[in-house]
Amino acid sequence: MDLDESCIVRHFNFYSPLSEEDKALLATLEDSASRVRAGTVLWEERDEADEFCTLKAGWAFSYRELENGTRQILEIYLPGDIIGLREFAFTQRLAGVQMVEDGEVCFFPHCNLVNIFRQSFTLTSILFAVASRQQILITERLVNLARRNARQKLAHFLLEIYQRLKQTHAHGSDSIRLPMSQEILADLLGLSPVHISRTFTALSEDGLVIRNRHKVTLPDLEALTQEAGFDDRYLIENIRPVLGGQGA
Amino acid sequence: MDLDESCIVRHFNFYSPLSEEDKALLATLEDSASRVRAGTVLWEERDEADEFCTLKAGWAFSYRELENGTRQILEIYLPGDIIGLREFAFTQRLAGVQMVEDGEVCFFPHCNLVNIFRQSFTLTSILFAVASRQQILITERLVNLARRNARQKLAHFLLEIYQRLKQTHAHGSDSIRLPMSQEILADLLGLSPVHISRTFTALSEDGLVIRNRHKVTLPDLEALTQEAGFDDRYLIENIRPVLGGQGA
DNA sequence: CGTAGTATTGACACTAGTCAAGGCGGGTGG
DNA sequence: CCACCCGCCTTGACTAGTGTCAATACTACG
Repeated sequence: MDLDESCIVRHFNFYSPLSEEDKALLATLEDSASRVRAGTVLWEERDEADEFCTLKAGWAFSYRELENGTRQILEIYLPGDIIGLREFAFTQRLAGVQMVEDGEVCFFPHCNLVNIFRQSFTLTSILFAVASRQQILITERLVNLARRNARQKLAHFLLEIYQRLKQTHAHGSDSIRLPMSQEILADLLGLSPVHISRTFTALSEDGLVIRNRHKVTLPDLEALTQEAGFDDRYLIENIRPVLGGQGA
Repeated sequence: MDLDESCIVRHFNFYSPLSEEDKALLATLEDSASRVRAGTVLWEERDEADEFCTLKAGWAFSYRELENGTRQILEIYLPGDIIGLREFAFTQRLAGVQMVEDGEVCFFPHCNLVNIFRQSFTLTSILFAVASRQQILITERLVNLARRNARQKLAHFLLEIYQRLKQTHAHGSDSIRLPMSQEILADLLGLSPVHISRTFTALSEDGLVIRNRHKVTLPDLEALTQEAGFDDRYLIENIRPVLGGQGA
């Protein structure tokens, strides 16, 4: 396997340079990829939590279902992300996970990760950073949900995805592929699908986004950033160097 | 120092039984307590993040300030909580922290915690659990903010605090002391102070809460839980036994 | 070419926000 | 002990943003 081709290696490498051994260790997590179709539920709330999973291709999301029949989407996972860290210390799933589109995932048992982290302090500290980052993403989403109006919420989300894609999947243009339905966006942003549609239209009319099927172009990043109150500090992280000291 | 008196020991003990050495190790974190007055800012966003702090007495909260002048409160900390875990892997504060009321805090440098965790696998795994739990609390708050109306938000929050206080500060009654102003509640729940007042009044009129200054009584937990869609599973955790195996 | 899912648009309702005035309570100083 | 003041809370009137429902249009896929 070409180690540099592994999504998770590329992702971890973004945090801190990896030795060849670390890369090899990490890559073992992506051994047995399996294809999954759009809409597949990887697991549901309350399932036993004894595995993690890396996302090799396709987008996914975690969600909570409420008594009142609504659904709140918590996180969007992009290729290279580790799914299931939320329950690192728990025995039960606290949220379900579903595929947005067709993709590829690699399941591996909880103990694999623990073993890897026993062998490499570098990887351990990166895991901490990755888990922290997920918490930061959630926090920012919370602020977004609580304090911004529909227009800002949508703009903010588009910028977040744009930035995240740029970091790990180098793309030069100002366009992104956005494979999610407006219903998913609504469940993510705490709005109704109808209002997502209206808001998208409004942003288009103001020349802030151009939509073409699942391709979205952001022709004026500056203005959109301004409008959304978007500050990418929470994505461009300031990672503390390896926790204690020595490497593997 | 009587180890069982330490807030943080009591708190950690809730997760998993601690050996005397572990207790002694932990208690060193609460060495140098200092008194702080209501409203004191422990740190602000963007400050350097090289310390943690345990809350020995009094309530505190973390917050983000937005460009539009509003403030979103992220978490409420109760005595025994560790503050600053959010930035475990970062060098910069991502949220400010302020005291709700007079209290006592113990600062200790980042490296202290790392040293402790080098010495005890048990404590390490509990730290993971504590950090996970904070993420779970945030997640539940996100759902609360995004998907519930004012009445449910307030009811849900009251039940959360009631449950958290019960777990670590054994109290039998159905009353809690709620030292926060309605303005703080508003910033936490994403509502205006005016609407908090109205909602409180409505809940009172329906016999679901009884207010008396800063004392709040929940006379019908059953009905309130129902109304709020509150499910305490996220607080009553299912902690995975020590991560890898051996103790210290 | 038909069908099912997805997106758009309009009319209307409702929750929560804003602004502004008034009340209550606790602390301070006389 | 009383008077005053300052925060904080309450209440009312009005407004704005978003939800809901329903009808219609579009797109992809078989």
